[in-house]
Amino acid sequence: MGDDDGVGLERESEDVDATEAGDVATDTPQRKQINTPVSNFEESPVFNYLNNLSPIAGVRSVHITQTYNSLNLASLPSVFTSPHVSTIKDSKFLRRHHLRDPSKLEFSSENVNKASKQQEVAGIFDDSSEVQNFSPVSASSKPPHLPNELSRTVTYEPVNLDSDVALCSVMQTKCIPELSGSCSTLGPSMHIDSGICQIGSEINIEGASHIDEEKEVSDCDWNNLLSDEGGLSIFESPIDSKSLNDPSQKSHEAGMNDMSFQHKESNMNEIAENHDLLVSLSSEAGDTNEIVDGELASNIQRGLRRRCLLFEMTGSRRKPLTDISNVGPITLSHSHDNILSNDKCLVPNKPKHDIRRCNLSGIGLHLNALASTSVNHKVGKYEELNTDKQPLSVFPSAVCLNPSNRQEQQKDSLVASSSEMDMLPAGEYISLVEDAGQASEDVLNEELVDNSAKKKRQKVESGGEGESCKRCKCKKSKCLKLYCECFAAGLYCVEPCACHECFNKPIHEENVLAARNQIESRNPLAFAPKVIRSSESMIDVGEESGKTPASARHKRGCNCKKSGCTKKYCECFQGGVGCSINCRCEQCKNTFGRKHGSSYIRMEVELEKDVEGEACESVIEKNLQIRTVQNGAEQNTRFGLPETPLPSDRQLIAPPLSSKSMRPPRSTFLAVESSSQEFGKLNRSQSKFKKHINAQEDEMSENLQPIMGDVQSDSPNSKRASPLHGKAGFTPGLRSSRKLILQSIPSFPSLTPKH
DNA sequence: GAGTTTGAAACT
DNA sequence: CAGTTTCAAACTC
Repeated sequence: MGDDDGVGLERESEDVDATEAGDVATDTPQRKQINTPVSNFEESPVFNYLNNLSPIAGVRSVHITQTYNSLNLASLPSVFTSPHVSTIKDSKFLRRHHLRDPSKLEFSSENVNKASKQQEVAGIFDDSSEVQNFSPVSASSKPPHLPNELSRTVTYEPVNLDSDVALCSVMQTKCIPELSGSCSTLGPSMHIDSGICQIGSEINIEGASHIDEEKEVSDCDWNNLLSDEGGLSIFESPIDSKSLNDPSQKSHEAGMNDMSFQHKESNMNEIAENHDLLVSLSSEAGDTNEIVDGELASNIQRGLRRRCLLFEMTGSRRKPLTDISNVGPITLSHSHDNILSNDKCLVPNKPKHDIRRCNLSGIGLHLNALASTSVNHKVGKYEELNTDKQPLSVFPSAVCLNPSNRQEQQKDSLVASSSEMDMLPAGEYISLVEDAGQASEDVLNEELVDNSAKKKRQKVESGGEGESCKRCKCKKSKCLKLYCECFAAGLYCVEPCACHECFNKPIHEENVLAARNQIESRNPLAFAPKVIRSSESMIDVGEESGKTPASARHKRGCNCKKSGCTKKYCECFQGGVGCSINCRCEQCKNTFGRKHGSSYIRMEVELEKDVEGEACESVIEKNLQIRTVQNGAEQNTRFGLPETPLPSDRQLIAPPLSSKSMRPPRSTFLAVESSSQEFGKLNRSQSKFKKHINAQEDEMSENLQPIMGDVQSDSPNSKRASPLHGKAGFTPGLRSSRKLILQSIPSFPSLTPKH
């Protein structure tokens, strides 16, 4: 516990420092401890070690502000498997309840000192780390750009009733008369202080609790938003958002009631008065815009959220986030992402960070992702990715996933979520993540802003809505087992589902969490993405040839005997990836890549050989180097991607809700790797030669895992690699940690504190 | 829409 | 850990 808490604190402190020059850093004694050392602290072996170990650390190093600490926290547990994680998850869900608590509302309503806030928060949340996270946010008004996640944290802190009211009004206007009633409850949670994203995030949180209500509403919200181009545009461009500030415009574009806008404005004003953040926001029109967007987003998110169970896989992206934060539009996109994530994520929300995050989560395909990823689905192109980045695009998809088109839907939605990550097609996530993380974040952001609206609209109109949403037909599992696609995907079942005695609903949140925990206890990776798209090759190859590159693989591999891996019975095929060594399929005819493909087999075998023994390290280092080079930023490597990928993403799943942080890290980790690789390779032409190279790299990465202690595939023909379960000690997080070690840390520092 | 097939998930 | 059962999606008719 102590370690986790310490980490969380550190993170926060770092974040704060990065964003706000440490204004908040010294609010609490805990922080002080951490803060003082901040720079020194980072240098300390312990700090390095922590960073390496978990996505969380990575997040810190990156730009904290953007990353969602709470989420990250979840990831931390991965390293320290333990009750903590579970507690965290619980806390997340519980949070909502707490927020609802009237007493808290009172508290929130008042302008409370940071310290007081922290204290209360701490009281609310068992996890000190979370508290810390919150405190920083609250203490320092975070820049408008703060990641949604942050915003979330903020929400817990003092809440402006006004803001809440505004939101409620908005909600009501949008279609949720029901919400109005719930608004009061929501109110407390909602906090404008944080600024833009926060609102949305907060909403998300509650949204989970109110999912039932939201379901009905969500449709309306989405419809309104989507149908109303203006609304979309708002999200897309900051300018639009500004216009939103103007009540008339807002109502017009958003299609919302004037009342709601007025409330928003009033809320904004109050917030500004009350909070430093507001000041910063007011200074920048973009901020205001963001706020407005946040509100809208929140509304939207609600609708989406209903289905989000949790998967926040996303960690947070450090740089990207920061960068994004800078860009107004980006922030908006983040909010969107959040929204998306919210929609389907069971867990509270994924970080609102960037789309990237969502992407990150997406990198690894969750179970859902697999389901979603269809054969048809081709690896997203960069362009597509960009589009995905756009919040809007995400929304639509998020709104409903077509069973048939799950892949695409997931792409969009997942991008947003996560978590989720989770559902997105690997290619897209990766690309997104990489894009964001790397060099052209700004450019991307701009592009996103400009193009996102159009693309989103197109997607929305063309795609997602028309098709039916993902739905299950469970009869005996009560939708609390992985048999249920919704549950497996981290989504709550919705009306379209034909399930019987469904417990996978917000109302049964506890049951859902318990089920998840149980499953996770059995298999930490149960909710992690099954398909890992490591290479960029997929994108190129996928587009041109329609075949998945070697890099994309099903983590465990399939066990098909009769389908020849040519039908959706095969998870590999369903995920749009070729079979790999890990597969134990018979008569494999997977069109995306046969298990016995000569190239694959040879490569893997060689790699394994190399891996064994000392060579392994060299290989790993090579991989790392490659990754780093491709990524261009150490951050990615450090975090394992997470930043981009990993931390935040994986989070996709675990961090947020899952009791076991273990999972998230893993998935994220994997995702990260892939993303990094892909990133470098994106523009490469797909030649066989390249494919081989990619395959090698992929395999190398895979091989590395075993070395690292990863369970995955021990041997080519060996049984499917057991996910991570068995090796709790070596979770994805560990992998990442090791990687980090290689890169930044020569040796593995001892976990035990120095004496 | 009902029934069958299939393979993952869950159980023993 | 291996084998069996259960389950629900995917598929066929």
